[in-house]
Amino acid sequence: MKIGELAKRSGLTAHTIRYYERIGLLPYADRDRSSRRDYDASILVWIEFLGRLKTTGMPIRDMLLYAELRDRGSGTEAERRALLERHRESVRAHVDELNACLLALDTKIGGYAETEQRMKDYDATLPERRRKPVGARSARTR
Amino acid sequence: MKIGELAKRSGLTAHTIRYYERIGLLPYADRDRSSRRDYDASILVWIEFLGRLKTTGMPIRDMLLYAELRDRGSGTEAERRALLERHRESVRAHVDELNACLLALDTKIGGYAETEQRMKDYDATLPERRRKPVGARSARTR
DNA sequence: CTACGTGTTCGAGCGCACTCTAAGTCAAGA
DNA sequence: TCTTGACTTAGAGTGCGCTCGAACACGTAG
Repeated sequence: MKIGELAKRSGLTAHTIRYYERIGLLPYADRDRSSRRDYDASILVWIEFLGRLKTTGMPIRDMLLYAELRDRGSGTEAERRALLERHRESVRAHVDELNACLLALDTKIGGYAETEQRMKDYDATLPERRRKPVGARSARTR
Repeated sequence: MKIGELAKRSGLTAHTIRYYERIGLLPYADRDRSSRRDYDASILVWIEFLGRLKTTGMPIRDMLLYAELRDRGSGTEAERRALLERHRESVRAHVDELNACLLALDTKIGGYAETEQRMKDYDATLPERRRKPVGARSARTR
């Protein structure tokens, strides 16, 4: 599989695939006689895994750490597992936070929903907004 | 309340507060005789609201849009509500996605957990990783 | 033979959201 | 009076994760 095909299948762009290889997120790919990358379908498994780490907010530097542990092979399983478990905890915490925000958002939206008559502008309970006075450079003489 | 105090109470830095004012996320604050910002406690309500939008992944440009609608006052409630509702949907979708990733992560971690004997290296099922051969600039003569 | 499409490398550029620096101002306490 | 420290401004710099451009190399179809 050439890079264009892999791009299509993985959802990454060819640019991004090369970038990932450059930084070490993807292994250095085999090249054909004319130096073109030729991929085995199994690379998709790894890319999908990286995608999940990315979706869940793991920074590239941590994915890199995981990739390096994997490169070192056996003897690093405990560390890899620990890394994943720490990440899982942070994702769970984030999901909790998002759910709390969703509740608050429901309340806020509920405020807008309340009888258009009785509550013309729910936001009026928040402070009045002012703009920067143009021209006048504040009270200072400068 | 001076900017230092607001920074402490809001969790933002004074730098960030000034930056938010500059871009229009925070209203232009009243200044005392010596041009220093003097805040009313009510600003905290707005900052907390912005914090929730930020936590849930809303880009600043959208918060700005909301802030501008609020500035325009009544007549914009429907649009503000719609903006929030669209955002709520995207947050819900993201939470679903995160939960799906959490399931996959559980499976992955479960793989590491499986009897250390039978599965020395679960990752061995993934493609072998290679490194870029140093020196040798591929087969090409250049 | 030539044109085209797809690939290659290196390195610069971008959008986002801050984060920090420099140089100056001011009020209050020793 | 002097010093300290919290503030002011405009503007430059940072870190992240891509994203793009330029110039060149192949292989195949017409």
